[in-house]
Amino acid sequence: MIELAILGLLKEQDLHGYELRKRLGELPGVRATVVSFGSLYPALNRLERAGCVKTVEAKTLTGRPAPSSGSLAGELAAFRVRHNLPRPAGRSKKVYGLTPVGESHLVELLTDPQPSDDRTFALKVAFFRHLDPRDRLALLERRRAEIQRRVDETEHRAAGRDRVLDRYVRSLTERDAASLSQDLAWLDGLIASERQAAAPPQENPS
Amino acid sequence: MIELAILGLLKEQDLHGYELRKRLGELPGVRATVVSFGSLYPALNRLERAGCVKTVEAKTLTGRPAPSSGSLAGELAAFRVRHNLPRPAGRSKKVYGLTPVGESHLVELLTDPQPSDDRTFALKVAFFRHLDPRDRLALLERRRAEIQRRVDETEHRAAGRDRVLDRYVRSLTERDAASLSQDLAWLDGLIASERQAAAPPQENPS
DNA sequence: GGTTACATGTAACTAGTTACATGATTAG
DNA sequence: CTAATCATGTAACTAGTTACATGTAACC
Repeated sequence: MIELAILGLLKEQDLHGYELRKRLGELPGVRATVVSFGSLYPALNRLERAGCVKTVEAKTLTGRPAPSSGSLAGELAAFRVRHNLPRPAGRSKKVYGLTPVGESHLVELLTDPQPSDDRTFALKVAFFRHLDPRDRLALLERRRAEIQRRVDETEHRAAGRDRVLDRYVRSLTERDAASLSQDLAWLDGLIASERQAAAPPQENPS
Repeated sequence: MIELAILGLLKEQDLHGYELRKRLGELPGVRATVVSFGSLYPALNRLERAGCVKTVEAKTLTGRPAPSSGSLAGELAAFRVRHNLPRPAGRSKKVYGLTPVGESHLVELLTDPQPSDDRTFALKVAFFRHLDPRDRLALLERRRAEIQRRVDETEHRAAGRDRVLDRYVRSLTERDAASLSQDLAWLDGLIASERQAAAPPQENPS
């Protein structure tokens, strides 16, 4: 999960750990995607040892490091520089970038055929632009089959039901079914638009 | 999570580990609630040491143990007994039951005010019948506030958005919002019916 | 000059998983 | 007699968490 998140975010832009975490928190993934620093920093070190990421620069905080993250830090630092204020060799900010190994690992993670959990799936979709339409379609269809399997399972259970269900369990079951069918509809929408994109140079072949 | 599941299921009926797992898998909890034996059995032993559950009987498989779980095992075992077939001291099936300590621990877990994750929340609702309407209402309202907080957060992010969003991230965000508002509506339904149940002896107090 | 936000990291812990080991019972 | 299912358990691993430790920079 966390490695996919890191690689996917770095693919777009070089970032340091702290900023990475902030971006991750902004990604919409079925209910909250933030991770703790206690898992983020070790993951970055792991990925560096594995050759997937490398330190691009280890600037002090005054070096205009993170490209406009919406915070004002960069602007204020620039002001400081223009006025020749002291830059007291601050603690370094480690900015990471994706290596070629990291790029191919990202694609591996994104195209890995085994079913992802909800969070990982949401992350994969968030990084869809790094995949070609064929792979996007494959992932969406695997997901659709998985969700459909859950629906069938629930229906099968409902059919073989002998005893009366508790009112609250019934309510949960209905909510589950509603959420599942909403998800199915969402997937169908994405699949349809992917199909359109995957087969665009089709003239009418009559 | 797993301890709540065990206590909640045992509250209704004495069960052994294997059957417990099957029942757990039948509970509707936001996407799949099955647990592995590798976490179930140690959890049962933990709960036994803590005095929350105790072994009710350690029958061999032929003793008509689990009360009609939908399987045919019981019937066939009974047939065996009627015909005086050998009962070769089989490996024991440990049937667990809830102790008073376990009952009060279950209530503690169910009324614990700190926000539950999705799975745990679903489990709590599944065991709602063991709670009085006041506690049910409290849990539902805390949950509603939590979901509303997520909605607000998303909207706040959308408002302060300066750069254009990726098409797929946008789609994820919309799906998230749809799922959140569906959940909110579901909660409102439950809350309304709980309110009605909590204040029934109200004559028109004009 | 103190509080808040930025920034990186480690150690201990949590809550589960998979893979393995073992054996009984049922069904064909 | 053999395969599938029932049944209980352990050991090693996974993927995260919280709490702690440390220090810088910005804000008022």
